Amino acid sequence: MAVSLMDFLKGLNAPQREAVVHTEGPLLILAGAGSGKTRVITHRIAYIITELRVPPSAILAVTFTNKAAGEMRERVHALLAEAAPNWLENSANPNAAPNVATFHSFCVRLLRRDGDPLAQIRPGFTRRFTIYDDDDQLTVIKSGYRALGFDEKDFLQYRAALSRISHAKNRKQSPEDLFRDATTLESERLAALYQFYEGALRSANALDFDDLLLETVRLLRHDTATRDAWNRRLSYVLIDEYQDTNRSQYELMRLLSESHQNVCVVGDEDQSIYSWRGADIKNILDFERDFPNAKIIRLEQNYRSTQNILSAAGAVVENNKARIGKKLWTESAAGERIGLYTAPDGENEALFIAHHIDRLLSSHPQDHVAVLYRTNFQSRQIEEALRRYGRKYNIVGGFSFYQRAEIRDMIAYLKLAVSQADSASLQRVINTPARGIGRATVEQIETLARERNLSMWGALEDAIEEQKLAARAHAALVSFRDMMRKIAEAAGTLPLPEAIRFILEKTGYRDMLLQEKTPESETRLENLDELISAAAEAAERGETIADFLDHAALVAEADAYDQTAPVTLMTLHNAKGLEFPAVFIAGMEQGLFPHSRSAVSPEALEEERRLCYVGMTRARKRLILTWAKYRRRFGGREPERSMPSCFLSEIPPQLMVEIGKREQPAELELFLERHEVQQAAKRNMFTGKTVNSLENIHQFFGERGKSFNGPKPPVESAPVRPAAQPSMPRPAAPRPPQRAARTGMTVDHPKYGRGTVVRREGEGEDAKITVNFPGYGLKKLVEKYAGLKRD
DNA sequence: ACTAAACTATATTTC
DNA sequence: ATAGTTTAGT
Repeated sequence: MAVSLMDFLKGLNAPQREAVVHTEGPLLILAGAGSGKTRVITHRIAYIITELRVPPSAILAVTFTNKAAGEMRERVHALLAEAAPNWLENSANPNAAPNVATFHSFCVRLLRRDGDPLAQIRPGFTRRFTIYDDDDQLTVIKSGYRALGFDEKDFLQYRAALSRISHAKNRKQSPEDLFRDATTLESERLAALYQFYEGALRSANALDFDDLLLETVRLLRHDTATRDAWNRRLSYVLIDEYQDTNRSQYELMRLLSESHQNVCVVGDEDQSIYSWRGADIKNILDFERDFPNAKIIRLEQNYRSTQNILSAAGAVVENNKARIGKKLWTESAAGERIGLYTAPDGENEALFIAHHIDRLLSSHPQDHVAVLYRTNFQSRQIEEALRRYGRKYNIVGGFSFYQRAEIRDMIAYLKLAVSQADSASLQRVINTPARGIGRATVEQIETLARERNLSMWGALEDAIEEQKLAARAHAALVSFRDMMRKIAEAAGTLPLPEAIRFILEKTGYRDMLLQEKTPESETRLENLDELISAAAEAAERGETIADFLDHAALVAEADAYDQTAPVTLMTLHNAKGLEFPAVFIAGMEQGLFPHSRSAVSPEALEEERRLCYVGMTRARKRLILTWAKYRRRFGGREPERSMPSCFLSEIPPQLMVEIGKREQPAELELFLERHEVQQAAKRNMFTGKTVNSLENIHQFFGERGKSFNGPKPPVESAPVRPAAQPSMPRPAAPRPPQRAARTGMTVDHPKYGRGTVVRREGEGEDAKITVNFPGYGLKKLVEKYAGLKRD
């Protein structure tokens, strides 16, 4: 007989153990940061499976990201393998994995499988619905503005309008409700736009992210049979990050646990950071009221951070009113004090961080460091600084591959091929590459679609049949229509990668890029090759085009993050649930963090404070906070004066130490070096952008292997590049004139190492060359300043 | 009528 | 810095 799981439970502390074995009835686990929450959840799942003999498929665990879901699945499996190998072997079900999903992926799966009855209350709905992501939503909003004659200048900005509509939807207000309550011109317009938006989604048989949840809830309410089936199917429901659930997620939880009430929610009210997305902190604050027989367990022992970090973070969040209140404690030593660095400006701040990381990783090469910031734009300077130090970094969010035009274009072609009603995708690809269908023509089709209540594809077909357009436009439309028909056929018959290849050829997309012959176009081609190979892998795993598209829509930024990278840059929001030995939080300034938009209400400020708490508690051993006295907003404008973040003054001074002060001899060196780095950097300044991120793409698609309910295929993390060269960039000495570098030549750059020249522009002194450096991507360099050596 | 090149306004956080 | 928009050119 194998080691019993009960033995494993001995490794847990008393409340943790209690949380594992209290399986029946509603349970709220208030899990402070670093209190071993994931351990509890995984043990609990394993316990239910082995001790209560519940089939894994009867357990649903909902996590916040796909990555967290994958990890959880993996850890449960490892636990079972160790604690109950016999169970695993004897299990009749080879898919011995519980359902672990995000709310969104769970809903997609439910709707694709059992969604038919939804058609009764959502006319036109079929299980082959399309998912409209952020970009598609904006396309619809823009069409709405055109159709209704609105202008961003005298009405809401697109994004603001979208968020207002989303809020109305989540409050279950219909466009008619909004009309009825409209008192101002703006609210009337919003109602009209909302009506247009809903109409557009329905006629495209599309669901946006809100709909995935809302419509699942509506389906379960409406159709008793489906609801009963799911209540029978699932006997235990577990929800992680409960503090960030919104209304419809709450309702979904209740509907799914209606008959058994075995619902376990895990959360921490101090880490609720998504109210702007509709998360309702009341869900966790009112759990006791919602479930009068609920058991509440507090996990208050922190196993992650040092005493100093914990005390400092606790002191900050204590200023909040909206909390249940708990006191985290730790057995860890006090540890280092929290570092505070005051930079003269943003560039210096970034260089300080890079320098510090460089030193840290030189002495502790195994450590992982995170740099956290409030807004994505802050990443640029830090990235640049890290590159100057030759440190590799991983960046989560901001510009990731699925925002890349070429990937989005291909996805849009596929979506349109699968569902011709998908008008947002049609608008994206109708003239990409340019094929003589300009704005005027598109608008005419849009109008026709509106008049006849058709999708744009339907309107396009009508326009052709009825010869509604001038000869030139007509011909262009005919050839687009015929091409799309062939593509749709190909998508229906060819294997996924072949279908993508077919699209690339048939649309002339590949030719367009081949003709461009710029470094950018070459990178795009490479990205597309990578997409094809990712598609091939997906096809091998048995994914259909529809599966592939679902994943593309549902996989989030945080899912593509590589944990093995030594340095990770991300927003504070993305850092939720992660931990690092060393953490930097940059931009601790009034107006930036807390963000100026939070000044509107005390509640908003409290959320910023929770965000600060989340950030600080990511750190295990070392936490360094930085701010800049002057910061430049936008391109080249003059820097603006800033004030230190109010959160800094909430940290007890005795827990902090200022670093970078002149009296510390070690830091003198920093300033000298900094000056050196700046000089070197100025000489090495490159224009142009980094466009190479093949690794990101690969990684992103690697994630998709984790199917919802199946065994997890081995996932290789993307290769981490060889250890960074520890060199500081030397100030470039004046160089003897060199013979010009030609295309194809291999050159050696003092910082980026060896690379291949891919392009040369201009003559003589001013010649600019573009070089592809493996690991850094394409760099545009002024040859005479670049300090290149030829091999 | 469409495309490419100049111009200008701009950046919370994201499933 | 860059995405989105206007304008001039084919």
